[in-house]
Amino acid sequence: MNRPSTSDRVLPVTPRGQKTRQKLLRAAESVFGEKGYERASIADITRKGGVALGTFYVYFPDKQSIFVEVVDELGERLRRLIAEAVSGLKDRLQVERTGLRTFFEFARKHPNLYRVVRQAEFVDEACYRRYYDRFARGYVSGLTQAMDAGQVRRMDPEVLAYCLMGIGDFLGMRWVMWEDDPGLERVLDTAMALIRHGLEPRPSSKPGKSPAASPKRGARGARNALRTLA
Amino acid sequence: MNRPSTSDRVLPVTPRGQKTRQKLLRAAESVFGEKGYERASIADITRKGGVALGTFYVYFPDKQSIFVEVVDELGERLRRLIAEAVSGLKDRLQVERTGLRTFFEFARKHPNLYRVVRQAEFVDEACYRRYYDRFARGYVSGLTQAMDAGQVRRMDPEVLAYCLMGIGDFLGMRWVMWEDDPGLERVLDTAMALIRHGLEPRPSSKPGKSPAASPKRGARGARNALRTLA
Amino acid sequence: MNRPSTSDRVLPVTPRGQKTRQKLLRAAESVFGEKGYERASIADITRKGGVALGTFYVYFPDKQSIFVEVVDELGERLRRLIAEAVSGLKDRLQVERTGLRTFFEFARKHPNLYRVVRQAEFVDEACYRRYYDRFARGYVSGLTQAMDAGQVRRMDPEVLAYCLMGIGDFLGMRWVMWEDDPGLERVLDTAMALIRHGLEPRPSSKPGKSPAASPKRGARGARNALRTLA
Amino acid sequence: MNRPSTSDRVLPVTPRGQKTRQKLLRAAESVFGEKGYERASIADITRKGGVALGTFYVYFPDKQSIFVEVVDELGERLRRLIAEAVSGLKDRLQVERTGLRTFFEFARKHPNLYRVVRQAEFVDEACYRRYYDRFARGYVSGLTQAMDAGQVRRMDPEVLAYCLMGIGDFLGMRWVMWEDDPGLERVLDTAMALIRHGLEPRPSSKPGKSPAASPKRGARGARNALRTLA
DNA sequence: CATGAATGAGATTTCATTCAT
DNA sequence: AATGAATGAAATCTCATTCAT
Repeated sequence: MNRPSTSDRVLPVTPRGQKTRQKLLRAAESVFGEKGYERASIADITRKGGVALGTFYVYFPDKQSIFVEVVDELGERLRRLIAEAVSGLKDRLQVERTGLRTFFEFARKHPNLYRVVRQAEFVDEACYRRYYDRFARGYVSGLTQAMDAGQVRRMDPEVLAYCLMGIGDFLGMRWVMWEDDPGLERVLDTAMALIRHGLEPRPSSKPGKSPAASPKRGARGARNALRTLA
Repeated sequence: MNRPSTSDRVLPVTPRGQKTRQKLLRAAESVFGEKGYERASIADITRKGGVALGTFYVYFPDKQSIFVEVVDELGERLRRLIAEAVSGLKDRLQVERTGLRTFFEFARKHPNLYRVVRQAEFVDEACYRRYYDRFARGYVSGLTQAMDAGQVRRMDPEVLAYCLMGIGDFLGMRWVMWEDDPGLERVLDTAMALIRHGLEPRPSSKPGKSPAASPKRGARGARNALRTLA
Repeated sequence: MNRPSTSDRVLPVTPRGQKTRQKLLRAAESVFGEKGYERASIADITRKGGVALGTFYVYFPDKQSIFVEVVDELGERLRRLIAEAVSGLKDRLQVERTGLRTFFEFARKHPNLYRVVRQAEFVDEACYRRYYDRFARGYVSGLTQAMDAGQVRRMDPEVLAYCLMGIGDFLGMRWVMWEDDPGLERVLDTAMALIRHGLEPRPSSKPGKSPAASPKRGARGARNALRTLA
Repeated sequence: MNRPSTSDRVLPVTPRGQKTRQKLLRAAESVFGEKGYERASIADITRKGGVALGTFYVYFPDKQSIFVEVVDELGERLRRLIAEAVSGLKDRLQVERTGLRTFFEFARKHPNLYRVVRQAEFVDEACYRRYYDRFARGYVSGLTQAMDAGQVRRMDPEVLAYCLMGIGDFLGMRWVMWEDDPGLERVLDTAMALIRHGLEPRPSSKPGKSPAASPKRGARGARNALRTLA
């Protein structure tokens, strides 16, 4: 049932056919986002793409295939974008904040991102998992490094990754789709307030390298109690 | 496109009919969860419900209506369940942990919860918003109270609510649907480690640039309670 | 791929639905015969049957199913008709002649018989085989009895059955479909001249009783030569 | 709907093009045989032929044309093959046996023969009739000569030809396609036993009721020859 | 209330054929 | 001559909904 994702496929380089193929992918992304997978018809896609109905089947074997390709592609673009945006950053909190911001901005530019990806669950579960798995994989490895570097408190990195992804996902959804925009940076501030303290290696104390940390406050005993109990 | 939600509608009270109505709602929940809204047919629902096809239209005007009702009902049940579970709890961290646990358990018992709700976006957007809005509303008011009580650091409560909902949502999704179960309490431990420090009223230190970061208020007693219990 | 044939299925006795079902079967028989399986559309069938397009799918899961049912039914009717026609006859030659005549008359009344059955090969091979197998089975057992009774010379009864079926088939095809009709009885005369001598228990002369031909006659050398050469 | 058959058309003589043309004809024969006319696509044919889709239309105006050509060609090859095989034979029974054997062997080598020809009925009826007419024409003239020579009893030669063709057709179908092969010569033995006595000039005996039965003509010598040789 | 036969609009998919290169 | 991208007509099949009983 699964098809190889876009990234696993060798793309032909003929610019000729690719133009139409790209037109269809763009059209599909938009139509799937607007109407949802099931309500989107092939005719909608070809109409929006400006080609004839039959042309669709020159490039894709069926509706599911183009959907999967759209999702895989969106995921890839988003991951690459975030990776580039955070590539030079040393501080994990900066990575988080920049990553969130990049994600939000991408989601705003591609208002269908959410709407498309969410549907994958019912169209091709493998594709759906792939989307989040790949995201999570990168997240986990980044967090693990940060933990090793003492920038982030030790916890199960996979669970943590899902927590942070969940924050980004829900916040993004709210910010992008529900239109009373409180301003990107203000949203980021609040989210980062939560994340910063949640992640800081020693909830209170020890500046070290960690820039966001240097808590320096007392209440050591209490903190230890917390550690023990929580 | 939107229809009034179930709660706004006058429900017939005949007990006889209610039995059939309930059968249909149960069947619909299950069928929608398994096949998705579009692929689920009225015939599937009536078959599973053990009634004749035509009977469906005695109780519901159309397919969308029953879907909306299912979603509204699920949301209501879940909210009530969580509300009851946390009702006696004074400590916000306990509320968070218990809420999460209740949610996870509900999601595991109703494996279709996610699958059904996620689709609402394309079936009836109002219903979809309603689901999260109501959830968020309760969350926001709880958090606000906790902030007022000095149990939680001051931040934009709505943004915070979405962050916490996102954590629950993603973690639940991962825990419920992706089957390598690391154990509920262990997952909760990690999540709570993040949340606890993220929420604790006396942020460790050093606001830096982040504007939303410096509550600086007292409420030590509350904090100590937090430390002790969470 | 194969479906159970009509004869193997329990037919509901509701006269209600059956009327429509029969209408569709009749229409299908005629349309398949006229246009061929592939060129016949469901719309053609329902139009001829006087029902709406969708009604087709209330009674048949797909096009192939109704085709198979038409073929099975035709075969059954034909076999029953021939069986009745020859059922009192003692003499095998009379059985052959009567069988042929019955077949020709049936084929003329159902001009689509040939055209429908021939296509079965490409639509559902099992159905195709079934058609001829069942026919052959009856033929073989009749011939074997006649051989036991000394009415027919001993030969491989199955091969013989196919020879005789072939005669009927081709002759019927020619007589029914290619329109220069030389008269049924005249055609039968010629066919029977071939068959009679081909079947008669003692190839040359002398009726007598001699059942399975215990060849007792002279000219052994010649016969042996025949056997060897022919 | 009918098109002129290949034999009536002027064939281009470019040797270059002929190679491609032949490739297409071979591919078409095989594809038509495997999938049937309607299910076989031009793309199937060109793929199997190893040429581009558009090339098809350089050599054939449409799908029907190549089909008709394939059928005509098959018929021609088969007729020529049989004609050659029986060309030296004087004895009609030997002709029959050899003809049958040649046909069976051809059918086995070209397993698509039957499948292709049978479809002609719905693709181009003229082509279908042509196939059998030409076959029958040769058969009739051969039988007439044999009757004139006293080798075969007098009967309506056309009806007789169809009887014999039917025997060959059905037996061939059974032998070629239904795989429990009893051995070619054994099948021929039985068929020839039927045919030999059916054809022998001096019908053995017993006029009885059958009207067409009493030729009573001489030609003893011939009969003896038959007996001896066949 | 309950039923289920009947409907027909609409969706996906196939493919013979054209045509610019 | 050869190519293959593009076309759009047509076919199969699904299913929400209606309605007479």
